[in-house]
Amino acid sequence: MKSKGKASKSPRKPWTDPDHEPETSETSEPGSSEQEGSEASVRIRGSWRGVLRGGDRERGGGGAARGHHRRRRSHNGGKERNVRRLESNERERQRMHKLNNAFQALREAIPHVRMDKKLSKIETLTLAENYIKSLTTIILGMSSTCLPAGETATETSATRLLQCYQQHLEEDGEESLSQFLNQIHSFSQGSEKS
DNA sequence: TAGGCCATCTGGTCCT
DNA sequence: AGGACCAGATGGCCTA
Repeated sequence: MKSKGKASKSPRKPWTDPDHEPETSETSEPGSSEQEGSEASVRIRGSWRGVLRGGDRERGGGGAARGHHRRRRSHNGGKERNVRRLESNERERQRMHKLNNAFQALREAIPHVRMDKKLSKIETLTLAENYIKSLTTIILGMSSTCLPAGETATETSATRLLQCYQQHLEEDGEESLSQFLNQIHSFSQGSEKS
């Protein structure tokens, strides 16, 4: 889904096989396709890439950032490569959609003041971090009376809390979250009685 | 109009 | 070998 209620975003102009000279008059104008579905096959036309990207970008991407020197893969058949690239694009879109869904779930999970305005990704992550820290502080505050002697609601305790959760996660899977929260709940109730 | 944010494309690298 | 992951590049939309 597009954010900010904007109209359908024009997709990037597609890459095409440089070996296959396209019929240049057939270059479809971008902007008609929606992000869902695989419209990719429709977009196999027009040699945009050379113009848009100056042909060869001597850049590293992820690999260069990690200190590796990138090399081009040997190109097999142009048509086959084209198909692979389009399939890869589709998978990447799906991956990014999943990522965005996760961001949306996170947005809905954390309270924020300006509900009318959609949180950006960086805002979402920052708020989530603060929210987790706040909840941790509250939990540790509730349970501080039950902590071992001499131990207070410090980062050490927060680490213990995290370790406990991770242990449950490994042992019981995702179900463990509710169990863990139940334990904390009863834990805090016990601390209230004492 | 500039800047922020975003979706998408792309190709190299990592992982299974 | 092929898919997942990653990060740079690019262009569109929106807001101040």
